[in-house]
Amino acid sequence: MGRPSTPLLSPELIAEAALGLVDRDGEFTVAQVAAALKVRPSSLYNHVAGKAQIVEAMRGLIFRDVPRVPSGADGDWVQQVRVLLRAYRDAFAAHPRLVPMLTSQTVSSPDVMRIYDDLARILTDHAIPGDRLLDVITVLDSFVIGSALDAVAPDQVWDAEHAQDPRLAQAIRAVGAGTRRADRSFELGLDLLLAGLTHLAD
Amino acid sequence: MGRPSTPLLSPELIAEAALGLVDRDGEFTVAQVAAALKVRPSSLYNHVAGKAQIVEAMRGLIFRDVPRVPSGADGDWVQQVRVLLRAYRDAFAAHPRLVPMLTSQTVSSPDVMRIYDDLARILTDHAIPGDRLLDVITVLDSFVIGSALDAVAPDQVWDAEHAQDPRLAQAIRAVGAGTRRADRSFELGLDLLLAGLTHLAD
DNA sequence: ACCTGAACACCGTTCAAGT
DNA sequence: ACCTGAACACCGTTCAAGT
Repeated sequence: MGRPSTPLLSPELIAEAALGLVDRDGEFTVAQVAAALKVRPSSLYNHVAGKAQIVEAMRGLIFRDVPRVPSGADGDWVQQVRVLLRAYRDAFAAHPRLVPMLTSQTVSSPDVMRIYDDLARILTDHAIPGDRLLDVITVLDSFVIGSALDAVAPDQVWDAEHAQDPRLAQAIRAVGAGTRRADRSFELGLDLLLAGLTHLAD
Repeated sequence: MGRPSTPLLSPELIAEAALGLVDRDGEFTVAQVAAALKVRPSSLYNHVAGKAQIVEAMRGLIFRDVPRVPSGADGDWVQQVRVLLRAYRDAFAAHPRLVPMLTSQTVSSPDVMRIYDDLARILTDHAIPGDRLLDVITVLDSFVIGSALDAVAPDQVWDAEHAQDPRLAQAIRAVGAGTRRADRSFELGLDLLLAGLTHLAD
């Protein structure tokens, strides 16, 4: 065949096709991505260096549309942090099956750094001493990522059968469906952490 | 050859061999585990159903030695929760490269349930209303798992070069080495969450 | 510059054969 | 019951050939 007059592929197209597969199947192979794009597997290597780079491109994709928080944003700083962390977490939640794939590698994607930049600005401008800044960001980041992972598990995170404590078994049975339960826990954790932060800021 | 008079393998031996590889390389293949045990790959399938089950056996391994918190334990309930969560987190931290492998599947391992059982007992006995129990456990669990993942990244979690905000770049450069930084953040998050919980318990 | 086809080394898993 | 060897379908990746 030889090369087409206009390229059939691009890193973005490849990432989008892979993300479609992950959303549907929870996994992807290079061959599946190629098939989805009506192309041979080896063609992808003209645009990405390998499978790991496709995962990184997916990371960029899901954080691309997380809105920035402008310097003169509405609300007090606690509310600004809350809005930012919700948006960060929603980006994960929109593609739950992708989340486990994003946990193995270090974050250096510019799309993620943008989020930390905004968070750092709000925190230092309003409350948090500089020598605590990165610790606070790490705490918030850990909680968001942990919550995103938690949201992956479908309806029953834990198996009531295996709980010895009857009150735990009862609580597991009583809990609502997956997404709403995860949302509720996320908001509770946010409340606890932000309340603590205002204390730290005094 | 045929079968040996006494079995060469067991699920525990297989999990231990695999854990050794994960600790050293960050990954493992069935063939590598077999080689470490001086056995052919197909032999493993007499003891475990597949690779996923080896991962589950490793989960059991690292949580096996997390101590229970007895009913009449020392200290107030906040201190008891603190000790329990530290032990839970240390179990992850002892095998950081394993952590990403444990995030893809639902938790139903009895070894993990034991930890939740103790947590549930302490929380309900002392403070937390039953209808909030599972949300609180989920928040704490999310934070511990997120923190464990954070600890995997070697020295620099984030790349100072990509930070736009100069104060964030500064904070990234100023931060200490990997493990101590992760420890400090974990303790800070624990403080924030537990302070919030005492408030919730009132 | 970019798609292709063939080839490579490796992967997890199955199963009949052997003791 | 349990180890083996051969076989299977599939995996990610490389690279010379073609336009």
